[in-house]
Amino acid sequence: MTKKSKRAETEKTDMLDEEAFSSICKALAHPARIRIVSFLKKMNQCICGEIVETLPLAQSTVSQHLKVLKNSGLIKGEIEGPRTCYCIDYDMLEKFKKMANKI
Amino acid sequence: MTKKSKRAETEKTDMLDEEAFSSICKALAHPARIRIVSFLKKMNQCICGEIVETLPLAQSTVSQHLKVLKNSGLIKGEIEGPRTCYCIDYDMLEKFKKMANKI
DNA sequence: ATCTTTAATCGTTTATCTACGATAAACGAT
DNA sequence: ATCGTTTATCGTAGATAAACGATTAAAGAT
Repeated sequence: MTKKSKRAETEKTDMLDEEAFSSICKALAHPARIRIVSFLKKMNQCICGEIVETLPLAQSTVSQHLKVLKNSGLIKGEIEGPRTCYCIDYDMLEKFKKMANKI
Repeated sequence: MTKKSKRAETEKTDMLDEEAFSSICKALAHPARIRIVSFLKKMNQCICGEIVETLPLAQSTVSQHLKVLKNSGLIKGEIEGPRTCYCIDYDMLEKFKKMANKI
């Protein structure tokens, strides 16, 4: 490895990827989505309907929020017949925390 | 202190305030604002014009981003004659990190 | 008093977000 | 094959965000 590429490596690990970090922040930039993440953490995993019950929002709205969280990579959703079972993606959550601590 | 209020206290410290956390996330939900915060951290403090120079954005746009960050409490701005000197509010930044680690 | 510099605000356009009801899709059960 | 349940998507309305140029405000310099 050249000196230059080594420094580039170091910079890469030290540096915060603004796009990556801001995009996760954006996914968390709504109280309902924070509540969803907290609830999923507490429940370990659960289906959409259970999440809908805990929020004062229409099912379609909750589904949209879940989509935003899923697109950010913070949660995963697995289709099980007519239901979808959601859970936290802890890898991504840890990545977020690491980036948050770097800022 | 009653048992109940003690538990309320504990819950309060353990619990994440969704509104507070999501509102800071919202302030950080744009790459330009992440870059501003990073730059301010590196520079310790600097005037608006220096920040404008580092970004590919119009002065008015940068000013708007600074306003968002200031409203979130993450940065402070002090007027010094015709200039404004900005710096990080480390209390708020630490608060954010604490909240991020709780999620 | 006028000029210059610096930063905030205004006004506008375009894009994105939030919320909802309605509808569609998927699938198990009957 | 039809029904009921569950969730995603569509369509829409209103609100908020992002970007810019133009203008205003503040204050030091001439």
